[in-house]
This record gives sequence, C-alpha cells and structure tokens, in this order.
Amino acid sequence: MASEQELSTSFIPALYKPAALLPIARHKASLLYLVEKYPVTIVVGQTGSGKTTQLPQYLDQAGWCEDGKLIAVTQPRRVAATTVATRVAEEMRCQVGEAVGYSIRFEDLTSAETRVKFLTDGMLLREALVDPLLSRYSVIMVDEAHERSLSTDVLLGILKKIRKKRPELRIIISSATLQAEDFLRFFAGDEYHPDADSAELGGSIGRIISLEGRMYPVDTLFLESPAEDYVERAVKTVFDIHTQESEGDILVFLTGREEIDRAIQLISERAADLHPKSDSLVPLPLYAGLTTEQQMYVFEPTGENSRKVIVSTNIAEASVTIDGIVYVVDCGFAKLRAYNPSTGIETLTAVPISKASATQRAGRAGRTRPGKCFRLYTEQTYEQLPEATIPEIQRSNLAPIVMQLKALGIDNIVRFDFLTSPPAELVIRAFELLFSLGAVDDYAKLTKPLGMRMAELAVDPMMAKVLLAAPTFNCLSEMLSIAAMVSLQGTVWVQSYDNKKAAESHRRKFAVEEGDHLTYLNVYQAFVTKGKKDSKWCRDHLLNYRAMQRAVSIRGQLKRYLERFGIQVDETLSRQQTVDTSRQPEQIQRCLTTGYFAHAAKMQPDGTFKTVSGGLTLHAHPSSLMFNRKADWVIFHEIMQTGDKTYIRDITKIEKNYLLEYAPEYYKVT
DNA sequence: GAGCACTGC
Repeated sequence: MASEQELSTSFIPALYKPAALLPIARHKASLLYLVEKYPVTIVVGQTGSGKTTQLPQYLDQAGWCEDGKLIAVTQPRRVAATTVATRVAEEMRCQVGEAVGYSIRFEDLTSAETRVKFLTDGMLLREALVDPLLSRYSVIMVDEAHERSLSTDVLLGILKKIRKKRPELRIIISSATLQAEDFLRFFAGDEYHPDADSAELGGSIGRIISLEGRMYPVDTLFLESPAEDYVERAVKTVFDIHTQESEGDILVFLTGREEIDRAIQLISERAADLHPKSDSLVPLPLYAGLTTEQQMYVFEPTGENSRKVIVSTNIAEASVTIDGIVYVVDCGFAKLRAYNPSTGIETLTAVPISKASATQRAGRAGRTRPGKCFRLYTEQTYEQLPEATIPEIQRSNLAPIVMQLKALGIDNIVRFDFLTSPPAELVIRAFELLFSLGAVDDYAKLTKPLGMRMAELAVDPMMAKVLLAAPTFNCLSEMLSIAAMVSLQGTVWVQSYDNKKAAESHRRKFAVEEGDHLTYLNVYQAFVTKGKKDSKWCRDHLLNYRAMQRAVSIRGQLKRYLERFGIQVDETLSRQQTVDTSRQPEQIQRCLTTGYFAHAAKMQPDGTFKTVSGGLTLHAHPSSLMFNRKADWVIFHEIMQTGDKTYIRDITKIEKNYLLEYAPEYYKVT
C-alpha cells in the first residue's frame, strides 16, 4: 500500500522514465522502416506510448536531418508545443533552441542548429505562406490529428497537395484508433484498397502502425435509469466514491462554469456532514475562465487524509492532464460551439458527447493505477452517442479559413481536398461576407491589394478590413490598439468572485460614452503609459496583466504587418490629434462601421436590440458597457446564442447614416 | 446579469 501511495504522489514525474522502457522502443525498427518506405505513416498511439517524444529522436538519429533538413512536429495547442520541446531537449541533452526548439506565436526558440522543431499547426500553416512546399522539412509529423481542430484539418489538406509535388517528403499522422483508416484513405486516395488485407490498405502510399500505451484498466459503470439532474447526481456519486471506494482523487466532468460553481457549493455544504473522523474532501473548480494561478490549485497535492475532487469542463479532457486521478465522473455532455450559416450566429450549447470523448474522459482515471469511471447516463444512451464529435470545419464560420487558403494560393475552395468537406452553406456564407467586405471579387478571387492584405493579417476579416481602412480615417494607431484588445476575447478583466461591484466600478473608470471599443482604447493607453512594467497597477484596476502584455505583442505584430504593406503607422500623429478630441471618436466609429456594417443593430424602447432585418431580438452581454445604457444604432464584434438568449458583445454606438455611407450595397437605400 | 475549448510573425 505504501508503495502505491508513493507512486501516485511521486515527485519524479513520468517524463523522467528511461526512454528505453517506453513501449515505443520495441517498434523503433518497424517505425523507421515504414517512414523510409512509405510517404505517409499513421501512428495509432495510446496515451503514454512515447510517440511524440521518441519518434522525432529516432528520425533524427536515422539521418532524416542530414542536408540541413528539419523534422517538424505539430501540436494543436501552444502549451503542448513548448512542454514537449522542453522534455525532448532534456532527453537529447541540449538547451531548448539548440538541436530541439519550438515555435509558437510570439515565441520562436529555434536556431540554425535546430533539427527537431515543435510548433502549433497554425504556425506551420503560416510558414506555408512564405514557403509553400514547406521545403525546409524532410518529415512533418501531425500530432493529435484525431482532435480535428480547424488548423489541423486545413494543414492535412495542404500536406496532401505538397506530397504530390514533393514525393520525398515524409508525413506522419498521429491518431486515435477510430480515425486511423480515415486518415490513410484520405492520403492514399485511389490507392486505398478497402478490401485488401488490413496491412495493405494504403497501397504504396502509406501504412498504419499501432503502439501500445501505458494505461491501467478502467472499470466503466453506467446508470440503470437516466439521471434527472446530473449536477445533483454527480455530487451524490462523489460522496458514494468518497465513502465506499479506496483512496485516489476524483475528476468530475460538467459543461460550464455555472454547473461547476453549483457542484462545488453542494460538495462543500455536504462535506460538513461527513463523519468527523473520515477523510476530508477538497473540491476544486477547473475551467478556462480561471486565471492561471487559480488553475494551479488542481495540481497541488492535498494533505494527508484528504481527497481532491476536481470539477472541470472539457478542458480536462485533452488540454489539461492531472496526475493522481483514479475516479472519473462523466455527465455525458459538453458545451460546443456551432455556427449557423443561415443566421450568421454562433451558438454555444450543451450537447451529448461522442463515444470517442467518453472513452477519452474515462481514460483520465487510468493514468497512475487502475481506476473507475462513473457515467451519469445509461448504457443504452451511450450506445446511441455518435462515434466522434463533428469536426470544427463542419461547424465554424469559414470566412477566416477561406481567406487563409486563398492566401496560400488555393483558389478553388469548393474543390479543395478536405478530410471532410464543410457543408456548402458554410462556404457560401463565408464568400458572401468576404464579398461584402470587398475581399473577394465577382469571381471569388482575392482582390488586390485589399483582399490579399486582409488574408495576411492575423485577425478576423471584419477587423482586418477596419485596420486597412483606418489610415483613411486618420486613426490607424488607435485602431491597432483596439484590434489587439478585441483579439483578447474578453480576457481583459480579471474575473473576481467576491467583489463584483468593485470590478464594475473599476471598469467604469475607463468607460467611454461611445462604447466598448473606445473603452478598450482607453484601457490600452492607460496600460502602456502607467502599467506596462507594473503588474500591481493591473491588479489594482482588476486588469489581467498577462492579457494586457499579450495585447502589446499583438499590436506590435499587426503594426509590423501593415508596415510591410507599406502603410506607415505614425504614432506621434495620433497624439497631436488628441487636441481635436471631439473629432477622434467619430473617426473611429466610422472606421469600425466599414468592417462591421453586417453586425449592426438598433436599440428598442425596452433596451433590447433588433437586427436591421428586424427579425431577431438581441441582448447586450452584461460584460458590455451598453448593458443598461441607452443607444440608438450600434455595431458589435461578436454575436452568440447561449441558452434561450442571443447576446452581442464589444458594442459601439454609431449613426444610422454611417451604414448607408460605408455599405450602400449591403443597405440599399429604399 | 454572464461564455466550452483552442489558435495566428
């Protein structure tokens, strides 16, 4: 028993396990053989197989980096790219940035020495803009491809094209079991033989290889009848585990902050009724909206005679891994974003998870020793779940993707070889928006220079249009700050439980009559003049210091882009112009309208908004300054439906005639 | 009176 305790709270992290002992080691020869012989290798690797850390080293040793070529390993997330690079550098006994490096937005730790490079898949796509055949790389490994993120899917399509022009390129796709054949079929195309012996499915193009993982068995239990209230049921299950099962921490999957807060509350209340001599329960929330510091609590070992209960969103399904979890409680739902092409509105709703998700959640219980997973639904319900989650490319606003593909020289989006094609309505809607912004012409070609430049800017198309229009309105310097702040997506303010009123009064100090965009500008300017080197200043004003630093980086990057286009950003000009303070806000309001005219709404007497067509009732999001304030016409950055309400966020007042002035085609004068 | 998770020179 003592040794088991030691294992689960071991101070020697799993990453120091000798590499030779990893399950992948005995497949080294066959892996290298496959990569040598076939252009595409699909690696089905269970958790802990060592594929991400070992395979790149094998390839390096086998000479794939001779002639100055590099091995790229892509990750869907920034943190993964940095942590894996650090670990591989340790194993290869070098500093990160030497033989092993990583490259993510704002952080490039690579050098002329670098042979193995970890990067986000979005970053590799960006590299394809300047090096369309990705000719620096001899091998490209796409890790976690089964997650089917937007960039992963686009990257796979690009790689398929590149492969035809670069037969010597080696592509490795790491996937979960379920999708391995889909990937192989995609790359093998006509050569895929569905009737062949499974070993020969991929013809001369590729093969699938399976690596066993380091997982302990997980017992899965279902409910006999459906739960009425899964939050309540989750709490009950936590106490059943606590009183009846042996030691080990618990991970509960719920869908959002509200449910999590309620569950934490219930657990705390009922924990008071536990027998005084029994072990204590320590409930901890985990969701992306928490600050990094608040998230760190889930990694701290609890004291003796106590058990952690981590109540989490989907963030713990793939992005965050916590050691010591022995029990998983799965509510069977997750909140998922989807884009409705007929309304142009994003929805965020709780939907049943897929079988693949359920398996992944259960697996979180078997990382340190055999575990148990309690599913708060019946086995029959489980059987009816879809096999896999619908990939993002089939439920997203595709305007940014269309722009990106166009910038990469792929003109015919409809005929582009996607792993799974997006629905036609999504593609049509994207083109309609881009056409209305002037980014594409009647033939769906990128316009010059507007469309071309918009495609290169790393902001959404509406904001890209605004930035490129800003010089005309003499507000480029201001608009750069606004674009950077909007890119932070609502992380500007620190969320505080205790003092909502204090937070509100701090926000009001920066408030500007015209709305959220000018308020952002105010915050940004205050930060760079007063708080740039001072995290205390941010704390005092309940601003998120790291987010603000990020805004500075984003702004700098956007500015460099514009300068590369030959657009001068005169930072002194804007200060001189503040003499004429009455005029500046109007120029910004006008400029915003040139990009956001499709996101216009009119306030109704009851304080809600209606779209121009008049159909839909919109509510100002409570985080907006326009919540509880009077306005007439407004434009907004984002529209999202959650529950039964549709919210707009980042709102600025405008005049109705701006719409007619800057989008006469869109708002035909009647 | 409130939003799942990610990403980009």
